[in-house]
Amino acid sequence: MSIKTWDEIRTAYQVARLGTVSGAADVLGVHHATVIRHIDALEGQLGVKLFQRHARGYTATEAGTDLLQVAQATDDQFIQLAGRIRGRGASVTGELVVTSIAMLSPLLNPVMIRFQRDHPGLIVRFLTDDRVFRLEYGEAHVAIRAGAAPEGGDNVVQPFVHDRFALYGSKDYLALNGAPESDEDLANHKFVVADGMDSKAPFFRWLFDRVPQASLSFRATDGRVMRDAIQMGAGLGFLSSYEARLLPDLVQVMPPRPEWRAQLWLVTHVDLHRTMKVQSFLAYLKDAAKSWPLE
Amino acid sequence: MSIKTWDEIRTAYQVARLGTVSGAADVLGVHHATVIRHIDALEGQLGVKLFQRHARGYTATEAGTDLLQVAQATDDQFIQLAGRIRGRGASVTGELVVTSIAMLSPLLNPVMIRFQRDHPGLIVRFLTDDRVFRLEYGEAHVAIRAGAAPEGGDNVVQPFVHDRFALYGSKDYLALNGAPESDEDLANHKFVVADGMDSKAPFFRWLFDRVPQASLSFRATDGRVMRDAIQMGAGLGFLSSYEARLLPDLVQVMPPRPEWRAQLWLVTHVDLHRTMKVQSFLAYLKDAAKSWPLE
DNA sequence: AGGCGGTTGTGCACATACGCACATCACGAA
DNA sequence: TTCGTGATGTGCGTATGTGCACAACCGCCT
Repeated sequence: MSIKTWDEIRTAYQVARLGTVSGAADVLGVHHATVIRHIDALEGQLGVKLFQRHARGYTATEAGTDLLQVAQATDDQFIQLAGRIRGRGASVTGELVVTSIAMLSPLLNPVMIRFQRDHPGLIVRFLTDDRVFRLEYGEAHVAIRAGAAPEGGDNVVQPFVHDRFALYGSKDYLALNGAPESDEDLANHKFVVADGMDSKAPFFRWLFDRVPQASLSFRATDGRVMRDAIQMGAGLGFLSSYEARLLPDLVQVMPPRPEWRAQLWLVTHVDLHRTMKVQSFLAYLKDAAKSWPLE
Repeated sequence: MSIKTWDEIRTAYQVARLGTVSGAADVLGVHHATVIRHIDALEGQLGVKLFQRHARGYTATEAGTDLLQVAQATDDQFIQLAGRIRGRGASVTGELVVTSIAMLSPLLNPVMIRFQRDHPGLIVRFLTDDRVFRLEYGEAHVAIRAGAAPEGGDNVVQPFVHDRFALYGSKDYLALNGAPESDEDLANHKFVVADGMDSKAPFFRWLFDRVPQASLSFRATDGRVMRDAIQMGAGLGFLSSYEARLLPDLVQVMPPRPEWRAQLWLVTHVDLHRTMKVQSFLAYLKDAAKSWPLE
């Protein structure tokens, strides 16, 4: 059987170290009667006397000195541990795990790179996957989500920026099919869209209301595939105007509209939200967003 | 500032190890509400979240896994410590510290040697000094004292054997002075005695009553010095009959008398008296005493 | 010798921390 | 969907452990 409580070991440690019950009581901030009772209880559990009692104090037996050695090391370990943990909350070290959709990487990558550069020793992990990473399970520190406001869970979610979308086509496509003259003309074109009608993206819902199903000729699940398809002339498609500026051979056939905007959300788990690391990264994000040509 | 209580670390350790509050509560033998309160208190002290709470349990943050590592090592250390200490009470290892007067070493040495031989790894320390070693301060496990029954302190004292004393002289001395014919004839001889009139030894008090001070011509404080003086013919003197049998050139001029006997006492500190090591050594002593030609 | 400071040890009253019961929530299976 | 299981979280009454006051003891210094 193991030890019932670690505190009695701690008490015995102080007694062995200081040699007196009173001294140990002072250090521990308890009454000396408590110290005596702890020692008695511990000796009772172990079946061995840890100290020899006399009027000048307690002197450790062999078992007591053995405990002293072990508990001394433990005390040091715990002090260092507490220092590390307390410091960890106030400084930014270790890992910063960010999760989002891959489509946002052109926006997020510069921020993460700068954050890492300003915090040497920090490791940045940017996780993108089909499934949503669950902050509740500690899979990530901060998530940048798109769409409707994420709810539920112990997450603190705050609105971020609006990702501005416009309609693009490749030069090849436009040379063959021309550009749509008006909203009504869209029905005569082909489109690259997300697979499935359940997409919550506002520009897709806007599009689905105006063109027949047959016009949605290229459907994919991955954002990168869709982007490549648009570039290769598979059809017109919506892209973040910020992203599209970096891509060659793309022509903006319709400028951004407010109703196409996608709200981005910053979401962090409540347990991690107050840490310096997360707060600092959020500040970097918001600061970078000011110079983003999105709104 | 250090940690307030080690038990909360222990609780957090089990939670980090098992992943659930309920599991930790089972292992620790407490209610799960207690576990939650411990975690909350510890996190409050550290100012950092150790766990992320979700419906499936607690998953450790970086700080939590750090604590897990440290506390895991601590748990192992304490388990080993408890094993050592518990075993120490039931087995005989480490040191056995015996204190007595040097005069008894001919009797005690064989016992200690046999005890050490039967308990490999044990270190026997036989302390003899002018001052009495204080068992209360843990200076020795068992003391063999001579004279009046030792009292006071938290010592358990039990009567041991009677050391049988006789009067001896060297062949040289007897060739020069002859042997005393009767008790009254003692006044015509020289004696080797302990320095100071305050000796409590019964044979000395008996002698002091029968011979003039001037007869006590050689006085020493050390038993070995007295023995050597008798051997070298400085005068007659009392020796343990057991010891004298081993010495050459000594003649017993008066056989042992009951009133010369010195009571020996076995005294151990109450805190150590119940340990296997002490009990075992006491058994060796009593067993060896049966074959001593003392009574 | 005798008082003094510091120690251990103990009975009693109380506050802190515990266990209990219940509420709530999430996930999975039927 | 609905039910069931197993998890976390909380209010409340109680018991365990704590602090307090005092006693007894020892060593030291005057």
